[in-house]
Amino acid sequence: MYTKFLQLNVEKQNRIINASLKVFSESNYKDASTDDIVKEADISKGALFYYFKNKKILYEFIFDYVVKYLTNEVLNTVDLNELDLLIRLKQILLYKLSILNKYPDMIQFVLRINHENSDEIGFDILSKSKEINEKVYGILFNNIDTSKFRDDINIELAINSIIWSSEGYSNIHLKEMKYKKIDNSYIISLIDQFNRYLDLFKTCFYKGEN
Amino acid sequence: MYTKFLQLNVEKQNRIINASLKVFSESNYKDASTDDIVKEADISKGALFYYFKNKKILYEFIFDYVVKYLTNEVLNTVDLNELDLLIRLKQILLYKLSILNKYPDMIQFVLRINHENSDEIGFDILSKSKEINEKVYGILFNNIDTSKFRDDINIELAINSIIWSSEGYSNIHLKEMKYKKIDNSYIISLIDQFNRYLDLFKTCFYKGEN
Amino acid sequence: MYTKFLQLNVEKQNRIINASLKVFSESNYKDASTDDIVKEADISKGALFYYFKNKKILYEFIFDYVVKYLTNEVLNTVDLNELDLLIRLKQILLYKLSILNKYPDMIQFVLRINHENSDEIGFDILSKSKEINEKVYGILFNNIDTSKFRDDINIELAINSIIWSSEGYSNIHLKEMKYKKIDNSYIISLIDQFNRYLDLFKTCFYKGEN
Amino acid sequence: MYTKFLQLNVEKQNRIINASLKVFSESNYKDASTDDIVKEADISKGALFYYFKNKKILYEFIFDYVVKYLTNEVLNTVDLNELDLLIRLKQILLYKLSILNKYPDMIQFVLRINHENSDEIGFDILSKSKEINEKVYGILFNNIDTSKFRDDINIELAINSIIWSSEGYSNIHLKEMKYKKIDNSYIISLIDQFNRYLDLFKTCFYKGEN
DNA sequence: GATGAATGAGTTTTCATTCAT
DNA sequence: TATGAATGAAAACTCATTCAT
Repeated sequence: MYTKFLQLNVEKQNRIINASLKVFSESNYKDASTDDIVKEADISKGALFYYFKNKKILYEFIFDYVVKYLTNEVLNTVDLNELDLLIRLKQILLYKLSILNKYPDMIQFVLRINHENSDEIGFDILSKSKEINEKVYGILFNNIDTSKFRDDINIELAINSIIWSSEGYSNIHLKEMKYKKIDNSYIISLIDQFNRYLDLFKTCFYKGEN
Repeated sequence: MYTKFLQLNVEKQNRIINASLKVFSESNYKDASTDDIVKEADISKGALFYYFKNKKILYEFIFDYVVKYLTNEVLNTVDLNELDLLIRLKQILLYKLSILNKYPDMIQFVLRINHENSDEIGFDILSKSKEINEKVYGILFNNIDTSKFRDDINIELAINSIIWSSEGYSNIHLKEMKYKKIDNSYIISLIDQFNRYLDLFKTCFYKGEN
Repeated sequence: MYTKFLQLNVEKQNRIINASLKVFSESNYKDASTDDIVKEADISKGALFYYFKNKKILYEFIFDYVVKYLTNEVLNTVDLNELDLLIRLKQILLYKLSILNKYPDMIQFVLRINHENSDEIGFDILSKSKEINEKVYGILFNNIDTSKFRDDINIELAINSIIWSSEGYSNIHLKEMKYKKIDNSYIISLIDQFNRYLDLFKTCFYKGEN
Repeated sequence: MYTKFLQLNVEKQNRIINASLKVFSESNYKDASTDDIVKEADISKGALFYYFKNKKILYEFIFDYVVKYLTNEVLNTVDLNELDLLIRLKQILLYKLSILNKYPDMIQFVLRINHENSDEIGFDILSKSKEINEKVYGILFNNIDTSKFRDDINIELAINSIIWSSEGYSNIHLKEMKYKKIDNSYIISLIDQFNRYLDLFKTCFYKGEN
């Protein structure tokens, strides 16, 4: 499939992956210009189409690469033996920060997927992405220790609520980070602030003794 | 600016607004075809460009129209004298449902805004939309009665948390509604379920006596 | 189908038809450049694609136009009540000369058809052209008066033989005429010479008394 | 000119000639892909352009090779001491069948020549091919025994007529053979049928006593 | 000598915008 | 005012040819 591309040295592969991620994250599939990709990757027009038969194949490769990277990284970063929801949410925040650090455009790329038109892309990207999403959420939030929650509340609703809050928080700050210089002190304050939310959740949703 | 357009009779204006909303909500700015808009609005190609100098000006008009409609409607639907956060959130849910009912494409149009490319659109749509967003959030959540919240928690964090949860809930279900037939019983169960979340928040974040 | 094109004034239609015929007769379908066609027809690039959705549709139109023109003209020029093969062959030669006069590239276009690749053209041009060919040959040579032929020969073979000879003669001279100035005296000598062949056939294949 | 190529061992030369013949006979000059040629010949892209400076030079070489082969073979297959036109025509048919047998693509290659565009090929292929054609026709039909023909006809016209008929016959059947399985019985019936034409010509064009 | 990855000019097609009527 | 035919710049993709190894 992508044999020609995979025979390239890793540095060039990465240049092309990053250029594609950048361009595909800035515009949707159809608007994303292969001209921009080759300029950004500093390769010739012909080269791109030598490595990937056409734009669709390139997009598909990038999509699969992102899926593989994200699912691999989640298993590396998140400790599934840790059953406490709040600790896990902190791990997930760190996971997102690490992605943002390594591939600044990848999260934006993922967020755009829901707005793509499957007709043009040529495979059912929405259902594929939904499927992956459900699988990942299943892994991340399936085996949560529910014994820590208060007895007088519906635990399922509480878990959803905490997850949505956590995502609300990270969405806002991850968006900001695209345009700001990210330094360590910023990250530290980000995590500090997140911890305060976790404390809130513990106080409100967990049993008193926790 | 849009003098030519505003001199048209209201019926024709509406035809053009609805056609634009439909086409701009189905595709992003650049893919949205002025051909489709004129066909949908049943006017000639030249007419569109007579009323609006170019596609950008048209988009800007539609954007402003949406902003005005949404901010007007929020003041009509949401009772700013009601200071209880949870009751207000319920009103906001009803507000969103009413928009979805009247302009099925408007919410989709709004959701697409974050993925538009400001370079193409020609004005800084993202910051404009962010600004509006902040203003609306200001109005909606500024004068919340904080006395109902537990004394042992940070109330600002609690409010954010509840808002994010509420949005998490509505995002999921509003997306679904694009593809499902919406009937009354569906709406009722949606609100019922939302009430259960509100009960949860009351139990966890409010003082015991409430 | 070609509504937009058919609404043009006849002069412009003809310019486009002639330009297409010229370019499609000089190169095969894939090599024939739409750029050359628009330059030759003196229209803009966009115009061609406004009249015809794409190159295939244009080719198909030209193909059908040629078929219609040739079959119409054959009925106008050839008298099907005249059952004598030799007289009919003379009419057919005149028919070919008239086509060459009106559409100098049309015959070349037709000859190229057998070398086209149906995959690219998108409809089975070879079988379509074969079918038309058989139909036309059927009309032209079906009701020949066989009573004039000598009794000691196979009449079917004789007819084929005369037709092939006649085509051999016209092929050679029609090809030449593409590159020479055609004037009346040339045409007259061409027909004179052809008459000498017809006399030969009469002497050799017909009964003595004819 | 083709020094580099001619230094190759014969087996490799043949692989390249056959591959080129195949590809150039399937498509016209410009569509014929050098990629396909190197794949078919199982050599590298660079090699082809090492042996032949460019595609034009390669085509010219193949063209000359075909000319040389066909003119050599005609002298081997056709007995120029046999002065009877009809016998010679039978030899020519056998000659064509033998070419078709040895190089199935060569005749197709030759037939395509008339439809090539000299501008692209870079030498005046049409006039070159016309010249060769005339030379070969000269050799084949120059020293025909005219004494066998009837006295009351123009012998030159009669000879042309017989040649055109013969070519009409073989053109039709050689085309067919591209798509049909060729077996011996088919060839025998082909020749039988041809003999019936030759008998016709003898009856009609030759003096009674022959 | 031989390889095959890389190049970039050239091709078809789209679509916002203009302008003669 | 309103029309819709006409424009042409831009985009994806191809392929003969080159050149470092």
